[in-house]
Order: sequence, then structure tokens, then C-alpha cells
Amino acid sequence: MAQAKRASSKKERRQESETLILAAAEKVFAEAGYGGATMQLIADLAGLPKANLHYYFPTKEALYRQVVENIFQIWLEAADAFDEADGPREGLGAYIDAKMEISRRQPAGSKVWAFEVMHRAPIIQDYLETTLMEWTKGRAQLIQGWIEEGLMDPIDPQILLNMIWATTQHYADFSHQIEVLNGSEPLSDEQWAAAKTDVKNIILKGLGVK
Amino acid sequence: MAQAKRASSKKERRQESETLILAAAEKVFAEAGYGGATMQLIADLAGLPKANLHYYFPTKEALYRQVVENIFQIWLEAADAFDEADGPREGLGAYIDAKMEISRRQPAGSKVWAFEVMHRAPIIQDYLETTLMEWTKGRAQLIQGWIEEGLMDPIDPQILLNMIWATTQHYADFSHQIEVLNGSEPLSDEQWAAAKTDVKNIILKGLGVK
DNA sequence: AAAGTTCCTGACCATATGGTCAAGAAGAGG
DNA sequence: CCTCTTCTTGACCATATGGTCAGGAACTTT
Repeated sequence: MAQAKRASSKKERRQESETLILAAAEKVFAEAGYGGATMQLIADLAGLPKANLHYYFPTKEALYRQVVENIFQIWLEAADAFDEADGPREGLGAYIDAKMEISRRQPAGSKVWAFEVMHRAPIIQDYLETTLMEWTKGRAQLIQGWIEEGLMDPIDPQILLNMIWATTQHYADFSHQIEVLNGSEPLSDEQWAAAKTDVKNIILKGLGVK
Repeated sequence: MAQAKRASSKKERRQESETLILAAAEKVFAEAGYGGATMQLIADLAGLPKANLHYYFPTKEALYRQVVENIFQIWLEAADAFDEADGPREGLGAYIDAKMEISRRQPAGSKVWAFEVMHRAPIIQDYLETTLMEWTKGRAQLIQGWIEEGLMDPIDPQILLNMIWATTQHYADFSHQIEVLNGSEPLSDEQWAAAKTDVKNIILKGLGVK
């Protein structure tokens, strides 16, 4: 009983350590890329000796893979907003909102994903071919349905998805450029809100959404 | 006279070597990032011994910087299309076309740029703050002028530029993902044309361009 | 409190990498 | 043919990096 301590059970402590390491790794991988990231940097950021990382994650690649998988998971979850709607205005709007929100709150994750895909997905190619492919097919059908119902202009759903991904992720991946062009200041709450609204409006209007 | 040979003058030969190295470097930097790229890989791809690279480019960083500068130059030139127009339909349309064309023909360059900006522009920060900043201000004014003439909806020009950059560059930076989702096939001529047209139409319609 | 298990870490190693250098090859000029 | 300059390159070096390991600390269980 006196042993419940603060740190809680073994499993929870392990979980905590892994989360700590993953957070540090995400940051470092985002800032330096896979090749530029070093285990030492990640260890320093996590405040742990390097050897400890290897206790939890056998290799750099395993750690990287875990980071990418976590991000991918978040992306998929953002799509729930998409599903629960019954029209493009609500569905696409909610999806764009969700993705903008992720770009704002988890820019590092988005960067790691971009890095991975840019380099031909050496680690998570299988995810692209299975999970992402299936997800995309499903949403494309949904969009196609909306088109056939006359709720929006006839546009290749894939092109639309690309556009949404590109635009929303740009705010994470190119945040540095955006900041510099904003007078080297991060976007304010108002600017984020404006970006969200404008992006949504332009796309929805551009699709001729009823 | 018999000395004109095929290889031409000294300066031209030097130029040729540098171009060869730069082309190889662009590819390798795009595929592996700065940290992941090695001088040996670049040398192998260029078909030269590593020591020879260092004759033309003193350090890896100098070589990288040259690659990024070249890309940046191409980007700026793409904006000519922008300028010579007198309305948003022509101007933005031509700019989108030009940027899509670059994404198709020089995906490696786009990726290196993305890589550099994603990592907070450690090498070309000064370019962002001077050249890109000025260029952007100029175009923003142009767009603002169109808005005031009532030629398009009132939208923050910066958000519009972000959107165009994001969408067009996505086709280069995420070409791998796009290919996988296309059944692991590169986009055909028709698909590229369709993407170009649709992207242009959606954006122009979304802006309420007259 | 003894035994067993999990976790932590400094020291160490093999390898790969950016970069150097000296010696020579290839042209250019006389 | 000789000299001077520009290129080319194999061999080499210092350093940084991913990864290992053995010994010990900390916690759990009995």
C-alpha cells in the first residue's frame, strides 16, 4: 500500500518513459530529419542517458517508426469528423477544421510525416498501401456520392483530398516560412482563425458546395 | 586550333562539372535530406571520386547551399507569369500553371526546398527574410489591388499565396504518396492536366474571380 | 529481508562520414 | 620539349554516431 507511491504501477511507469522519449524523438526528427537526428540529441531533450533509449527502443529505426505510426493514427482519427456529416459543407468543413487544428497543435508530427513521405516512405510504405489506401477509397466514394446527389461540382475526389491535405499540412510543415513572412512572429489566435475560415470558404465555394 | 577538342574551354568544362555535381546533389539531398545525404552518395551518382567534389565545393554545406539557391531562383522566375497579367484569372491562373509545371519537372528541387524550410531554414534564412519577403509583399499588393477593383472576393493575400504554394508544391513533395494512391503509378499526362485544371478552377471559383 | 525482476547508466566499440593532402595526370602556352 | 596551371584521385585522419554490455540501483513479490 505504501508502495503505491506517486509513480504508480510498473506498466504505467514504462508507459510514461516511452511517452517521454517519443515526444522528444518527434521533436528532434521533425527538426533534423531522420538522418540528421541523433540518439544523443533525443536523449538530451528527454533528459535521459542515451543507453536508456535503447532499453525502450532497440534501434533508432524502431523509435522513428513508432513516432510515425503515432502520427498516422492521429491523422486517421481526424477523419471521424468527416464521416459523421451528411453533406459536403458539414463534412469537408469539419475535416478541414480538424486538420488545421492538428497542424497548429502538432506541427512536429506533421513534419515527420512529410519527411517520411518525401523520402519515399522507407519505413511506413506498407501503411500507405493498406490503411491510407483504404481510407482514401472510402472517402472518395463518399465525395462521389455527394457529387451524384448534386451537392457539389463534379471534381475528382482524389484531387480534392490532395488539396485539403496540402493546404492544411502546409501550415505545419512550412510554419517557419509562414512565421518569417508574418514578420517573424507566430500566427496569433486571430490569424489562425482567419486562415481556417478563409481556407474553408475558398475550398467550399470553389467546389460549388450547395 | 586542333586544341578546341570536344570538351571546349576550361571555363566551360568547369561549368559542366559543377552542373553535373549539382544535379546529383539535388537528387540525393531530396531523397535523404541534408543529414541523410553523404558526399559519397553524391559522388557515386555523379560518377566522380569524392575528393573531386571537394575540389569544386569546399564543404557539404556549400554544395547544399548552392542547390537551394538554384531552386529558389527557379521559383522566383515562375512569378513572371504572375506579373504580366492584368487580372486575377489570367495572373493567378498562369502562376498556378507555372508552379504545377515546376512540381512536375523538378520534384527534387521542391523537396530540397521543403526540407530546408521544414528545418527552420538553417542555410537560407537570409533569403527568406529578404528576397522572399519582398517578393511576397509585392504580390500581396497586386492581389490587394485586384480585390479593391472588385475583381475577386476580399481575402487575405497571404492566405491565398499559402494555398497556392501548398497545393502546387504538394504534387512534388508528396509525389510518392500521390503515386501510391494512384495504384503505384506515376500520374499520366491526362491526370496531370486534370489536376492542373481542377486546382485552378477550384481556387479561382473559390476566390469569386470575375 | 531475501530473492527475483525490471530499469538505469557510464564506458566502450566498430563503423561511417566529412574533409585533407600529396602526388600525379591533363591541358595551355611558349 | 619544357613549364606552369588546373584537375583528378587514392590514401588517410579525426570525429561523431548507432549500438552494446556489464554492473549496479530500484522496485516487487514472497
